[in-house]
Amino acid sequence: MRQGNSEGTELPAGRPDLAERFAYWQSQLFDPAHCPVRSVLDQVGDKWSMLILIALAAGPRRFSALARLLPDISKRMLTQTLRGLERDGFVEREVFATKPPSVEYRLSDLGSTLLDPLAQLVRWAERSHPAIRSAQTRFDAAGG
Amino acid sequence: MRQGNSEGTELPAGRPDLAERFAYWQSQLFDPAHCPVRSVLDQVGDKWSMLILIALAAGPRRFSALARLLPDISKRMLTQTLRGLERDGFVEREVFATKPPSVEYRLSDLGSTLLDPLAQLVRWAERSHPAIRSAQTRFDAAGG
DNA sequence: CAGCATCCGTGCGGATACTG
DNA sequence: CAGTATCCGCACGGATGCTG
Repeated sequence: MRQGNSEGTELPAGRPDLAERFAYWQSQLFDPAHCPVRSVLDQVGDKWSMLILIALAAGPRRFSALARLLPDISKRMLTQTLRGLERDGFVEREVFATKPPSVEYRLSDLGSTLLDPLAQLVRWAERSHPAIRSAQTRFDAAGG
Repeated sequence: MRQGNSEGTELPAGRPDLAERFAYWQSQLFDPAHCPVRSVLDQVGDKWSMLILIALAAGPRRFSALARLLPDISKRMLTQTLRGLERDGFVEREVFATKPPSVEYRLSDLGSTLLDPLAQLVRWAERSHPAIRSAQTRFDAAGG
């Protein structure tokens, strides 16, 4: 079926595989159980998840260490986001019964597998950043 | 510097390149001008941008066609998201002076370059979905 | 130290009605 | 057809204070 479209009015233009996936998600009414863009990206796409995962890419970190790494995060959001990442199985939480207690967070095996596609996206973002900025400038100047 | 850490307490565990980028962003206080996670991912990470980009991966679509492809999007959000994507230079908007007028949206060259890293992320999400679900079930069962 | 509880403002995004 | 305008609920997320 790949490369086997029979006629030219409909269009395998840019990324046929993504288009086929999209058609499937649509047939499932974008039910998060079948649409990864809805189920996964919504969670990881929040304000802090990606930055925390990247912060943990260098190795395990304690709660307060993470708080220092993210200068402008509140304890509330750090806790909440870590809980979400733990629930999804991306990070593991280990409590040390010291006094006062300390808690260490580390990437799980599953979480580590996210680093590769995430790094690709980050590299794309860095490469594209100049083009995006100039596009924004042009758009705003045109009175968009 | 790669692989050249001198001692064992600090740790190039998972993804050193991401960790190095993170240190740079941090030194810039995560200013969106230097941190792509903040500047780019925040925009594309909203509720509809990724789905619209994927919908356009199959080829140009008119406004109402897009609205049909995304069953539960409002005209308001479709317009607003398309404007954002156009402002960033990811999609191009062409108006045909028919009566009534029709407007076509297509991926720009820049927008097309996003499809590859995006497809990687989607494939990861699909692969990981079962593991995520079971992790969530375990977490919730444990009384998290 | 590592949270949890509470209060609260803002903005994202939905619903509806109107226009060129 | 392809929007714009307006209203509004609600969830995300920040600030502060308290606890084991």
